[in-house]
Amino acid sequence: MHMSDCLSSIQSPRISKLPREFYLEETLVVARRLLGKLLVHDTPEGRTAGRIVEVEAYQGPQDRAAHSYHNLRSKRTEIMYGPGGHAYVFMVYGMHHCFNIVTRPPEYPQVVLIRALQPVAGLKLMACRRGLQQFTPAIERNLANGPGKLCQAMGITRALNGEDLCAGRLYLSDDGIVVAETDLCRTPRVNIDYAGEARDYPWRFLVTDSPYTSRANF
DNA sequence: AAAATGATCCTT
DNA sequence: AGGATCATTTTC
Repeated sequence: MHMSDCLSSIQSPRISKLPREFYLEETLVVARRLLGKLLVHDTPEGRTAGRIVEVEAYQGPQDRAAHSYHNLRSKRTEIMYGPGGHAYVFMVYGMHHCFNIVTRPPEYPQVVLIRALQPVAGLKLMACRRGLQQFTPAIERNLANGPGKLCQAMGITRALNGEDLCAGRLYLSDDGIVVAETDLCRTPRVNIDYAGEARDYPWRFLVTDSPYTSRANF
């Protein structure tokens, strides 16, 4: 039996959720630890899940690339000012969603952007949501290799902004797979050329040899 | 009230 | 290299 079969057949909350404390640490620490974790979404259509292979840290007031730069507080950014372990979902370029995980205690408006997943469960549903006609192995790496694509594949929209990842049907899980220090790399973040100095901060984390990362900046 | 701007993706 | 497309933010 394959891993994907196991995950998709178990619809009860048998998969344990990462606890609140996981999300309250330093944002760069959380970002690095998120590599290898499973992102799971249980919906009426079924379960989809993917292993995180690429993330970016956004570190609040001091970070010109962050939406919370200079402590900008608005209806959109409000969720970032709450406790870690909640979803921050926003729309970019009028057509794509980005899924972020709030980190740290309240009043530290920092997040980790999830940029790419290795599909693990519900691959057919993912392909369907992505508008891909037939599912082929070749298409697997094209399901969630980018922040907008993974939101589409996982069924994540702004309706999930503010969701508690420790309580609901969208959550993170650890299935024991470890990404070793030697298996990851760091680069500057993607598409933030406007951010001055912050443009060069190495706050993007990738699983080096994963074929499921976005191909941006290579 | 109007203009500018994207933490993207897909096609040329 | 450029277009799609719109919520949010900034500027007038």
